[in-house]
Order: sequence, then structure tokens, then C-alpha cells
Amino acid sequence: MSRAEQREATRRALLEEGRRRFASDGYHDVVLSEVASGAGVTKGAAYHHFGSKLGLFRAVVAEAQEELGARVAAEADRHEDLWEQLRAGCRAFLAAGTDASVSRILLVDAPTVLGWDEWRAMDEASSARHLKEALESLVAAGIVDEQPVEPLARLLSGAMNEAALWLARTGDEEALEQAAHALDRVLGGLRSGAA
Amino acid sequence: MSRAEQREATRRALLEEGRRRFASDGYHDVVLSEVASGAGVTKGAAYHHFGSKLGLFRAVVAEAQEELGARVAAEADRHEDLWEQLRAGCRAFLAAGTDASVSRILLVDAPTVLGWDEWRAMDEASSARHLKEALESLVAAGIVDEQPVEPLARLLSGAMNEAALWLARTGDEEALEQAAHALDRVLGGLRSGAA
DNA sequence: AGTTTCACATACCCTGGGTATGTGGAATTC
DNA sequence: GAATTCCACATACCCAGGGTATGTGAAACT
Repeated sequence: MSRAEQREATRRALLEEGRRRFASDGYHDVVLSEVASGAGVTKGAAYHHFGSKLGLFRAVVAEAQEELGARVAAEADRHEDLWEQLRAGCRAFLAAGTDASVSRILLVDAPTVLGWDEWRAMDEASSARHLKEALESLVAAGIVDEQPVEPLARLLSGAMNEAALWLARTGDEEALEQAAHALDRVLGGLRSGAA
Repeated sequence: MSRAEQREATRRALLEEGRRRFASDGYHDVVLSEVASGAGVTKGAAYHHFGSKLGLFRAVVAEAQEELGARVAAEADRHEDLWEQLRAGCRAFLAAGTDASVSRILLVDAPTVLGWDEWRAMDEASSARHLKEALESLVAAGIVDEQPVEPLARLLSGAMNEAALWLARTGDEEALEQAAHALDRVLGGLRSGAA
């Protein structure tokens, strides 16, 4: 194995082991040296690659964020109708929240550990941006009334984050159906001439 | 000062200094011995009263939670109409989120530090319960369609938490108005025969 | 007045994040 | 292909800070 390959291999091993532990134990209870030994290396390697425990966490978050964004977008893009795209995206997000490596890392720990500002910036770069764009398209198409999209997107984003956490906890198939229904209700309020 | 009075005085001093620091620096960056010295005592006193750093935080959270719940309930109770009660409560919550000792402590740190389960249990005991009760009353009055109230409450709770954080960050008078409007839209979707 | 109690102070322990430095083998140079 | 450089890590160490064990003096009780 060449040096570049070797480097990439340990990097990946650290990311994966880190993700596992962050998801199951939470940021604070994760010991960096244990992540390293779990990945078959030592603390030194982790610091070489990521600079700090927070650096590793940041990298894990970024990766998980991207994956989630892609997953949601993929589900949304299966529909032609703009309104259905929004619904499908939201549902995909709720379903994804069941995964601990999403909920614990992205929704619970990330805001505190990275600070709310940085977390929001990362969120903006993926899922939140999709949501905002979807809403803007709907406004442009006249399906949703003209209005500031930003606060609306925040409200919906928050609603779905919380719902996803709730589902992750009471990981029930029925609960997911209920949440999806409730979400439809809420979204319904946005349609032109609904209220 | 009697011993009981003295005890209560230091307890309060620790709670208040703790609340200040947790709000401005966040749980992790708060050093317990500094909280103590800020309150005019030593670490020993803090451990005597609260058992651990987490114990102090828990006490601070409980107090802040109660205050918030009371504030929201008070605003809601100024209205006769059930629907207006819900709206007023939500608006009061949004306004309260501007306060750092609410947003940082209750919304950002508490879920991670106490763990989501414990946080949810505490939330349930105050604001979340009020929200659920309000929704149940609305359903009973036929203003909102019959449906599972639990997931709906979670969605709304999450939406308001996130909105409050957003407001705390861009602490704008106009933003608050926008958020309140967006909230009305979303709530509007719940009324019978709206969708 | 003697004894007990208890609210704290003091001194110490130890985990764990961070850093500074060493090292062996791959990549490069001549 | 021997010498040199480079670099991905390992090793050894530092120290901040949460937690604990024990001491102490003044109030409360007898």
C-alpha cells in the first residue's frame, strides 16, 4: 500500500470509528484515544489528521450532513410535483432521523458542540438550503403565498428536527405515520387560500 | 444570620452565578470552581449543595424551565378564546427565547448535557404539557380536528424552539414579527376544514 | 459547658484533551 | 543504489478541571 493510500485508510478508519462512538455515546463521553485504538492507531494519528477531538467531530458531522442531504434530495427528486417534492423530502428526513448516527450526532450534539452558529452554517449548506429552495419554488409557483421564506424554513426545520428525535426515541412505525400526518396538516396551512 | 438562612443564601448565590455563566459561556466552558468563587464560596460548597457540576446545571435548568412555563401560561391566560390562548402562548415563548439564559441553557445545552430523555421529561413537566393541554382543549372544542395530539405537540414545540434560537441570534424586532406571522400560518393549518 | 451537627474549606487524586518530540519506512535526489 | 528528505504516525509528557476525602469552626442542641 502506498503512503497516500495508507493515509487515506487510517483517515477513513478514524472517521468511521468516531462516527460509531459519537452516535452511541455522545460527544462528551467519547474518549479520543479509544476512538484511535478502535481504529487500530493511536491518538497521535487522530491529532495528525484532525487537529483535535472537535476537529474529528466536525468532520464526522460534515460527512453525515452530506449523506443526509443527498438522501433527502434523492427522495424529493422522485416526484414531479413541487408540493409532493416538499412532502417527500420532509418524510425522508423524518425516516432518516431514526438512525442514531443522524439524530444523536446531527440533531442533539452538533448544535452544542460546534456552537449554534457554526452548526447552522453547516445545516444551511445542506438540508436547510434544500428546504428554503423548495419553499421559494412553491412561492414562485403561487402554491404558497408570498412571504418571507427564511423564518418559515426555520420553523419547519425545527419541527422536523424535533419530530425526528421523537421518532428516534419511540421508534415506532405507527408514530412515524402519525408524525407524517401531523406534518401534512402543518404544511397544509401554507397553501394559498388555506387559512 | 441563622444557619438555615445562610445555607439558602449560598445556594441561591450559586444558582444565580451558575445561571449567568451557563448562559454566557455554555455548559462545557464553565469552570465549577469559578462559579463558586463568583458566588463568594468554594467548590466544596457547590458539591455540598448540588453533588456535581451536572447537578448544579440540572437545578438551574429546572428553575429556568419553571419561570418560562409560568411566563407563557400567564400570557396565554390573558385571553378568553382558546385559539387566542394558543397563539399568545406561542408568541410569549418566542419572545422569551431572546433571553440568552433561556435559549442557551434550555434550548441548546440542556438536551445534550442532560440527555434528550431527561430533558424531554423536564420539558413535559412544564411548557410541553401546556402546549399539549391547549391542543387537547382545541380538539375537544372542535376547533381542531380529532387527531393524535402528541406528535403535533412535538412538531410545534420543535418549531418554536428553533424559531426562538433563530430570533435569539438575529435579535431583530422585525424578525420576531415575521416569525410570529409564519407561526400563524402554520397554526392556521390545524383549524378544522382548513386543508 | 460539653457535645453534636453541619455547612462549608482545604488538600489531594486522576481522567483525558492537548503538545512536543522521536522514529521508521516510503518517496525523492544524485 | 546509497544518501537524503519527508511525513505519517507513535511515545512520552503536560496540565486543566471534575470529583473525592478529610478537616474545621461556628451554630444548635442537651
